[in-house]
Amino acid sequence: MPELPEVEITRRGIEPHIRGHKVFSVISRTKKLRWPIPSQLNKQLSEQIFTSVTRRAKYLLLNAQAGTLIIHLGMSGSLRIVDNSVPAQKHDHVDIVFKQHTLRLRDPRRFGAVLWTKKDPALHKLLVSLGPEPLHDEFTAEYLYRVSRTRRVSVKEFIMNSHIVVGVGNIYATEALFTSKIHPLRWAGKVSLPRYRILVSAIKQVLVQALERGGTTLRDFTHEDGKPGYFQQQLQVYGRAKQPCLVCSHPLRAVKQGQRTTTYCTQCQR
DNA sequence: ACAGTAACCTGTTTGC
DNA sequence: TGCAAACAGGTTACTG
Repeated sequence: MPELPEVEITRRGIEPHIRGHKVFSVISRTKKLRWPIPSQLNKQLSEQIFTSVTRRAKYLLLNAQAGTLIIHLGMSGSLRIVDNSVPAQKHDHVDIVFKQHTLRLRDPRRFGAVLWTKKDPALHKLLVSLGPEPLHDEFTAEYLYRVSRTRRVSVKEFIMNSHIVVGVGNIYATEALFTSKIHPLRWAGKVSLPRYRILVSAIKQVLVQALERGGTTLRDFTHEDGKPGYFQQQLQVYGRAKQPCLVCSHPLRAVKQGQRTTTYCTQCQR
């Protein structure tokens, strides 16, 4: 499912169908995803008009007058705009119903979240201590270098830590480290400033390219209109364990880091 | 504050 | 072919 580009593409896709539209009703078919779905959503959202759809990290924020609906897609979530006549399927957990169309959340693994907050969503417990957005100017090599000096965690786990920087998931962390020629198991505190400059550029570049190509489609990610993304064709190391490195032809190695697979080149990455 | 691990859940792929 | 194990795009919570 979704890494940052996929979430942003989803945001852009649904926004025109949400902003300025009045909610007719909310239907929950599931009690909880990662956390309980607020039981009063229908009462809280009915008759509300959404004023905007924004994003912080991988959280989508549907802003209304009375509060904000926070949606996270987890590992397998997707949002679609469907006509109100389209019947819900097995893993369709929540519908936000408008006059003629519905925003439908599907999430087979149920690692996603639907939350409601009446305050500034930036102050919500889950959002308040997040690191900078990777595509914003405050995400710099100097920042990463400064906050990493005492850290013995691997650089790969470090850049995937949302308290350090948000939105860098397993695919793009793996790809950015490969193009930066940095060994994913290296301690974050032992990466030099010049190499963090290369890494920060690589992270920004891979995310922008994925956005431009419409995201990476693996299994179940599709756009809100059902069309796939095309970034998968660009992947150089992710999912290519044992296959030859595209730079030096040495077979790529896979290791586990914090339950996630990292694929890298033992020759190119140091 | 930091590091390491388990947990949440279902569908698909892999290996015997 | 069948079955069980392994694996999957994320992130928090808990333990030491």
